[in-house]
Amino acid sequence: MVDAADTLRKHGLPVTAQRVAILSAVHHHPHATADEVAEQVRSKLGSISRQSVYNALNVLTEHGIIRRIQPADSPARYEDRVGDNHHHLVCRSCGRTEDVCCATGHTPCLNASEEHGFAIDEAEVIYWGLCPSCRGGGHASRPHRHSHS
Amino acid sequence: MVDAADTLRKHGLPVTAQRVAILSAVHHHPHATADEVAEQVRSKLGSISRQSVYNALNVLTEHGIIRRIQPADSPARYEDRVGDNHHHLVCRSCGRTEDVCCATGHTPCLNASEEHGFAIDEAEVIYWGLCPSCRGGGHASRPHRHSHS
DNA sequence: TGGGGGCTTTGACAAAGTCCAAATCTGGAT
DNA sequence: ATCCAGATTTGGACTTTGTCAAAGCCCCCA
Ligand SMILES: [Mn+2]
Ligand SMILES: [Mn+2]
Ligand SMILES: [Zn+2]
Ligand SMILES: [Zn+2]
Repeated sequence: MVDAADTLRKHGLPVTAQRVAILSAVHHHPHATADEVAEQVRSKLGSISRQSVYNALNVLTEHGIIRRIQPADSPARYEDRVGDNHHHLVCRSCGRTEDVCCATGHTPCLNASEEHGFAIDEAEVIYWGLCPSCRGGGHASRPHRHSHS
Repeated sequence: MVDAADTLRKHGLPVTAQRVAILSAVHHHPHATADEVAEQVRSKLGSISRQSVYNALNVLTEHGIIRRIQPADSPARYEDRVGDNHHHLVCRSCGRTEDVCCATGHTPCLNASEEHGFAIDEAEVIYWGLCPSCRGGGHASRPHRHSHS
């Protein structure tokens, strides 16, 4: 529960209002996109440039303070929860994203059956499906991204 | 081994020179991007519009004739090999993509530890690492995408 | 008080796709 | 072999998600 400014200082990063607001936004809105973060920050600071949002999200990611996930057909999403090797469950219809603790303990399947000589450092897992509201009743409550004519 | 035109007819799709060329290109260049497919097709047909490449790749994908994979920081890639639940090993540096048979048999980890009420239909796994040429010697042989200053 | 270095802002630019309307082609039926 | 309705292909504009680069700000320090 350390405060955002402290986290920045701890990593030797200059503390700015924008960074503090961005880091807090990510903390309070797990798996938010850059746009969603920008909106949150604007409601706190009044305004912020798009570039500053990307700058901060990038620098925070590079320092391991936050993590970036990039599911297919979605802009990148960011989260606070790092270093615990968890995975994600994503709704094909509305994009809702939930955390899933790694089923097989730490670094799941980190040994692929055939490694082709690669030096593997991460096994990324994404579970795809339909969330309760998107599959129930046939009437979804949020905008859909795939139509399946 | 069936021929591209037959595959199209088998699925009730009108056979066009573009589709045949695109399906063949995907068959002979596994994990190719739309652009790479377009280049291959141009070398056979002389020319093809960007939109036709996307149209065909989309319709082929919807019919399950090919599969689309979308690793982070890469345009979508397409492949012939469908219905065998295999995964991918991607080089963080050059994007080289290799097939990996599912380590845990069929539909690996298709049961996430917490399902959050979702109806899960797929567990996508991507192994990230460095391919032999990108990690060896320090001098890569193909264009890198990440710089890690 | 005068520099510097790092941030932030602006605005241009790029990559990967989609949308649309017009022109062309396919497949099935004469 | 010929026709036609419906599907496909095209070219070009447009969208989304980000990055690049130059200029302006800010704050710390001598
Ligand atoms: Mn998460
Ligand atoms: Mn494959
Ligand atoms: Zn949903
Ligand atoms: Zn490589």
